[in-house]
Amino acid sequence: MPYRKVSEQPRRAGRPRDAARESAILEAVDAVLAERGYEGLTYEEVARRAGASKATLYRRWATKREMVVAALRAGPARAPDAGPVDTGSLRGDLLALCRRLLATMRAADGRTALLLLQAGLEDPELCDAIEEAVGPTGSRLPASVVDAAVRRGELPAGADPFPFEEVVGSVLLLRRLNGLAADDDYLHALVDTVLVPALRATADGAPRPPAGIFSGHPAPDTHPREGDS
Amino acid sequence: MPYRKVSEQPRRAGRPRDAARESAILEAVDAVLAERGYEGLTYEEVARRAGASKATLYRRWATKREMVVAALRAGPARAPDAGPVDTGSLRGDLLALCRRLLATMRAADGRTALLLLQAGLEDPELCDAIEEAVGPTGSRLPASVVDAAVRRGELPAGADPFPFEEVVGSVLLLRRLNGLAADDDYLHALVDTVLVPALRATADGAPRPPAGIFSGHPAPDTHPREGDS
DNA sequence: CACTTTTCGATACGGCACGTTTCGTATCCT
DNA sequence: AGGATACGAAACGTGCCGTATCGAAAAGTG
Repeated sequence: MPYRKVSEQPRRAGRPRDAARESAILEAVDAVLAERGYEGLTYEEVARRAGASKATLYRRWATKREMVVAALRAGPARAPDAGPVDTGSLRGDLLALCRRLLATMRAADGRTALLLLQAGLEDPELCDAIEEAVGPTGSRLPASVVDAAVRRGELPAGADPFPFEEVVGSVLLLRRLNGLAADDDYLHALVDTVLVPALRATADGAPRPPAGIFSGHPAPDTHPREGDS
Repeated sequence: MPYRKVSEQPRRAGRPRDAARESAILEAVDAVLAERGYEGLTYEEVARRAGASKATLYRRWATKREMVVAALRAGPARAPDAGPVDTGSLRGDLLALCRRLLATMRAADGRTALLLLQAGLEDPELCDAIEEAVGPTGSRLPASVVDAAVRRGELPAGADPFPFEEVVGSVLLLRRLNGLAADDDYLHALVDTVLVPALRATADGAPRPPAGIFSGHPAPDTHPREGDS
């Protein structure tokens, strides 16, 4: 197989790969991904935009998936994943987390977020690769936030992050997918009328298995590959 | 344009359309839709399964969208939309509504629900057509349920259905899309730790504009059609 | 500096799947 | 009967895939 990872170091003689080509291609992948989606992405189109030859692409990545994963890994879609959140109030923290998640989705934008679903859904491997490449979806509720809220008396001890983790990612993603606005007013409503009351009530509920938006496929056979006949 | 709606009655001469062909085709559309999704649906494949000629399809529907909409309209995907819900408790009502919504998604199954997003997202017209064809998404919280709960003292007067309408549809749909289970345990957790507490807290929050999952595109230009260059 | 190795863009090929149209035949209405 | 329409089969063009080949360029190697 003529495809070698770029990072391999055996230092063969000959003309080295052009890093500029590589990044140009990956940028093109992001662009095409954004407007055509995963299914609609073709080697042909990527090569066209990058001003590169298809051979150059195939020399690097044997499959579309590899190429896309590489682009996601290198692309601007990385989660900001800034430091811990502590605004002094639970409301503030939750708002900040929501905003951060929105920013992540926006960064992974051009509907890359959509791609996550559209493609990952059909292709568990790609799904995992995406999650690994793009980082955690950011829909987790950090323990530090819960702890701080408990310390302040805003939450009962043993509060369960389930409502946050389960709701926020889904709602914001779906909202984004449908082109519905998720402005500050909306976030406030979500935090005040859903998240905070729900979190307050979780002390007695049994803890739920948290589930990422993209990870955690429990039913491996839920993802059919090819049809019957 | 040689395409005429089947229902037109002007009684033209010539061989009439074969209703059996029609339903066979629409069934095939449903099937293909279920396993290949909207993007993956082709005239070719539908014709193959229906044992029909592609010309026969084209004679009826000029575009894929028309065909799909026809299939949805005729298909078994209609929402059950049973009568009003009244189980005697708010919890019970909410659970019942969730189950009903799940049933709708399952009825429109084979990931037809997915199709709703995957395609509707890119195509507002299709989106509207779907919503019109398949009926309301069922993620509304009937006023009767709220009223009953208020009467029982389970909710404060003026409770806002926002948490339910905004959360349930998104969460269940996304869960379904990702192949994550939404069993009864899960629904109980959702109802008890999210919905009920959130609904209880909505008396003072300003009412939010309700938004269906599929309808209500506020930004018409959020839906790009063709590329640039 | 010559020589080798590898990359690069361009281009071409066979193959396949699809969309769309054409054609001969079958079927039904008037 | 005659005209009009529906039907299935097949043809045509297009776009993409995956691969291969070419000449030129760019680096290391002796």
